[in-house]
Amino acid sequence: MVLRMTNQREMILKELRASRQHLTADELYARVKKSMPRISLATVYRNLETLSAAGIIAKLEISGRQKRFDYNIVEHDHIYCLRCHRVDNITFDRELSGVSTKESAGGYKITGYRVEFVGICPSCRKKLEKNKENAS
Amino acid sequence: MVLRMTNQREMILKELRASRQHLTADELYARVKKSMPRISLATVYRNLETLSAAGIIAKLEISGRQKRFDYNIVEHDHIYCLRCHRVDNITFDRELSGVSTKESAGGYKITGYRVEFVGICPSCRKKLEKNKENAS
DNA sequence: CTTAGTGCAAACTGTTTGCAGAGGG
DNA sequence: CCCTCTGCAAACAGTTTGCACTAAG
Repeated sequence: MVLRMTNQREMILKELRASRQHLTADELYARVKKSMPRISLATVYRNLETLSAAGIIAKLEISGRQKRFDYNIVEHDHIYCLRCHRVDNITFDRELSGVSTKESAGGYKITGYRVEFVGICPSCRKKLEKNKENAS
Repeated sequence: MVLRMTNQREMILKELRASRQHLTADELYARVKKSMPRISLATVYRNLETLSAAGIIAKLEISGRQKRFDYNIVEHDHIYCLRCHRVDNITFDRELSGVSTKESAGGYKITGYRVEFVGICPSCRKKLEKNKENAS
């Protein structure tokens, strides 16, 4: 199983990295399609799967119905906009008092954890403020 | 919009509570069907939606393709078995050093966060150990 | 050349919805 | 009696897969 670097794969990777965002398969498909109109959505799905299995990108385990993919494979956490559903990176002092040392809870062997913040992103905050003004 | 307590709704709620687990719609459907063979999956979905909107149960925002529902509505976190995908409650000192006080990050207004532990549940640990013995 | 990767369409999984009829309050 | 809820089937969204063809190495 040698990994080939096809034009499609290269373009998908390039677009994901260039976006600096956490795109879904179909968002990425829309972007790649601009320069490769004949690419199929299935190819995007297959490549995202292959690339994340190879550790070149990361698959996000996160709220929402659609999977998202991350150009950044270094461990970090995410923040999720309740209004527009975009996902951004967040870095903070990743310390949970007490738990990281407790190696098992309820008989579980803990292998890791994710923290997912939820909130309102800057651009949605602006929109909400504008609405408030109009309403008053 | 008055909430009626139908037989179906009552049974769904009873089964979810009795399970002491975090079931998916179709797991719950399978259980309820035993005593109500004519119930439809759509009814289960609709009731889980209604009950969680009413705050009687909680809808989990968690990894995995299927939604899960929680009989326990008090805020707490979850641990997820990598092997069998079951979800259990976990309680710990919910303090993230520094972050809870920082009211915005990257311009986001943070409204909350969830912590999701991942690991191997007790019964899968046993199975894995058994496999190891057999392999050796 | 060999075999991983592609495009297409069709299948599949989980969830939602329109509708006519049932039954809770 | 009203109007929420039900069962059914059909629609839907996101993702995966079988197949014959293409192209990377």
